[in-house]
Formats: sequence, structure tokens, C-alpha cells
Amino acid sequence: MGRGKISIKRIDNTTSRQVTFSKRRTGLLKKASELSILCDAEVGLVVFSCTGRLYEFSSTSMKAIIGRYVKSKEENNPLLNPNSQVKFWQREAETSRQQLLNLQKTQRQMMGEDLSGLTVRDLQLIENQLESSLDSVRKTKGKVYTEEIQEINKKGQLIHTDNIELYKKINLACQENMELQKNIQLYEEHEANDVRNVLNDSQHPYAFAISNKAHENTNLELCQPNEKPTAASLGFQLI
Amino acid sequence: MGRGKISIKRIDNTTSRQVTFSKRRTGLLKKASELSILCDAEVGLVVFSCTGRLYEFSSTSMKAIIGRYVKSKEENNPLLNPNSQVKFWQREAETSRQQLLNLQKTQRQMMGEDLSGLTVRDLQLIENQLESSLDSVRKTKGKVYTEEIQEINKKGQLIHTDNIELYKKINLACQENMELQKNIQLYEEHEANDVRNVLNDSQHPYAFAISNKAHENTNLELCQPNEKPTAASLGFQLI
DNA sequence: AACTATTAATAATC
DNA sequence: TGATTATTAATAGTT
Repeated sequence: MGRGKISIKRIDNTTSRQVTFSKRRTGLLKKASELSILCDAEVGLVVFSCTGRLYEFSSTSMKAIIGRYVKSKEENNPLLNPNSQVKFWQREAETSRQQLLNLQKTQRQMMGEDLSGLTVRDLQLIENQLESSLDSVRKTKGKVYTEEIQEINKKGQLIHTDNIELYKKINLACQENMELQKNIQLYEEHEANDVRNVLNDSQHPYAFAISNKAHENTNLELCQPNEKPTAASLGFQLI
Repeated sequence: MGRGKISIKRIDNTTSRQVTFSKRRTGLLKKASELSILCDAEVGLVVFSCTGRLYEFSSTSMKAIIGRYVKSKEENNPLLNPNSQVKFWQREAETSRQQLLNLQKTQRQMMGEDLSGLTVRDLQLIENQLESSLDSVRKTKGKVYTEEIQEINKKGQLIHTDNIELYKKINLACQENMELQKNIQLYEEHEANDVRNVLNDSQHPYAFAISNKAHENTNLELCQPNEKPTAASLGFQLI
């Protein structure tokens, strides 16, 4: 319907495209309007130009048409409706908020605040609850303490066993040392005799030094672990 | 563009209208599509027939187009957007819910429940809070008691005062009665003399009866209120 | 639903 | 942009 036939594809020339857009847009809006009038139809038309400008036609209010459209669509899927979603979350928020307010009030009363306006009976109930809570908390605390102390005792026991093992090993090492030393002394005596006999009274300072060091080792003060360690001995105490 | 020109107004003939609707609707959808392709525009078209059937064209997703349309429109009025409302209430609900959950946990702990996993330090803090709460509740209870007792004492005082007033009135009434009785006796004596003199020894039972009744009234046992009533005497006791 | 005479829309041009 | 016009596309009325 022009000077020549055109194929329906994107017009490359920008100016030409804009001109065509202007003309055809007008035509489309006009035809939309005509359809709605001639055939008593509800028509909604929205056009965004590639530059982002909005053109629209609606036989009745666009809001109503979109509403009708959304409703018509969601007859299949009711949970996609933003309005029912709004209502859902609104209710959700309100319920939560109410619960929160109630709980906050109770909480404040449990904290010993905001007690005005309560009857002696109400206060008695709160007092009973607090006493029961206190009892429970103290019992739990005691239990946790006991557990912690047991844990510490267990560790202490392990350390104790380790200590005993270590002590035994050190003792063994000492005995070995003493044996060695005895051998060295024997050796020294032989050596001394040999030297006196062979080299005529010269000294061996190294042999003497080794002997001294071996003696020092046997004199290490070992802390012999006699009893199991207790929590109290480790600095813990039930308060 | 037909065999004859038509004026743009509702077509009365139903069949004709439906036929025209079908033809023009097709044309409109085609033109909408062409516009979107030729001019790279975003087009959304919704048509409801007068029988309620929905026909639509959208160059991209209709949801997106409606979204863009709504957004474009609400740049004036952002609070009318259902989606942002959804988000708002959603956040509102979630915040509230989170607060609720936190508070519920604290609350349970304050109730002495759900204490597992807490350290001795945590438990000590809860214990301290509970002790402080208990103190506060007990103090308040004591205060409310005192107030209630004072209120009762005040009422008792008023009753006491009333009783005194009543006692005084009754006392006065008694005295008046006694006076009256005295007068009646005097009158009887006169009368007796008169009757003996005039009617020759006839009796007057009514005068005697009145005299008896007056006597009974003065013998009413009055409970004289001697002391102020106390809360304890009224059956209240501090427990 | 197909046909077609006619009008309406519009592409190219100015 | 806007007007003009040649041409095509749409469609009203008919079959």
C-alpha cells in the first residue's frame, strides 16, 4: 500500500524507520480505536518506540484492561497475581507484627519491666514462671559446669598418665646412664693404670669431662606425679 | 477499503459485527506485529471481544511490556506499583518474622526451655536477668498489695464512719421513743382515771398494745462499732 | 470461508 | 516534519 511493496523486516535506515514508525503507529492506534468502536471490543495498545517513548491507546482505562488481562491470565495460575501476593504478604506481615507485639509485651514483663496495670494474680503467675525459669537455668548451668569439670578431669587424667610414662622413661634413662657411668669409671681406672704403666702419668681431660656430664643428668629433679589431678587443683571451682 | 465506505460507529447487526471483528482483529494484530518488526518497537496489544474472549499480541513478553508500561506510568506515583508493594510487604513480613524468631528463642530461654548449647556465661546472664525480673515482679506485687489493702482500709473506714452515724441516729430514735412512751404512760394513767370516773371500769386494749411495741423497739441490740476495721479483720492477709 | 470491488493506508518522493 | 501521490493492503459487502 505504498509506491512499492516492502518486506516485513527491520528498516535499517534510521530516518526511514522513524518516519515509518510515525505513520504506522498512527495507523495502528487508529485501527485499534476503530475496532473497539465498531465491534464493541475492549482494546488496549501499548507501543514503545526504540527510543523509549511510550504511545498508548485504550478503549477503556488501561489499568482496567491490564487488570482484566492479568485476571484472565491468572485464572490458570492464581499465585502469580501481584494483588493477591500483596494481600498475602500484607496479612503475613500483620500477623507476624501482632505476634511480635504480644511477645514483646510478655518479654518486657518477663524482664521485670512494664508491670503497671497487672493484677496481683498476673504478677504471681509471672513470678512463678520466673522462679521455674531460674531453677531450670541454674540446673542447666550446674550440669554444664559438671560436664566441663569432667572434661577437664579427663584431660588431667591423660596428662597424669603421660607424666607417669615420661617418668618411667626418664628413670630408665637414668639407670642406663648410671650403668654407663659405672662402665666409664671402670674404663678410667683401667686407662689410668694403663697410662701410668705405658705413658708415665699423663692426663686424659676428655674422659673426665664425659664422666662429669653423665653425673649431672642423673641429678635432674623429677616431679613424680603421685595423685590424679582434680578440677580444684587445676584452679576450677564451683561457684 | 471495502465495497463501500462505512462510518466508525458500533455495528448493530450482530453477525456483521462479529465478522468485522474477526477481520479487523486479524488486521490489527498483523499491523501491530509489522510495526514492532519494521520499526524495532516494543508493542503490546490486548483485545477482548464483546463476548469476553481474549486476543493478544506482544512483540516481547506481555508481562515485560506491562511491567515497562506500569513502571513508565508510576514514575509519577511510585507507591501505586503492586510489585513494589509486594516487595515492601514481603520485606516487612520477613523482618517481622526474623525478629519474632529471635524473640521467641530468647523467650524460650527466659522460660527455662531450650537451654542446650549455651555456655555457662550465657546461662549466668540469663540467671541474672531472671533474678532481677523476679525482684521487680515481687516488688510490684508488694506495691499492688499495699495499694489494694489501703483501698480496702479506706472503704472500711467509710463503713465505720457510716456505722457511727447510724448508731447515733438509732440512739436518738431510742431516746425519742422513750420520751414518747413516758407520755403515753402519763396519758394512760389520766385515761384510766377518766374511764373509771366516766365509763365505769371498761378496758382499753389498744393503748396497752402500743405501749408494749414501743418498749420492744428500745430493746434492739445495736452492734456498737468500737474500732476501725483492718484488712486482717476483713479476711485479707499478706501471703 | 472465498471473492472482489472499493477504500484506506502508506512508501516513496518532494 | 508535512503534503502529495502512486501503489499496495485491508476489508465491506457479496457469494
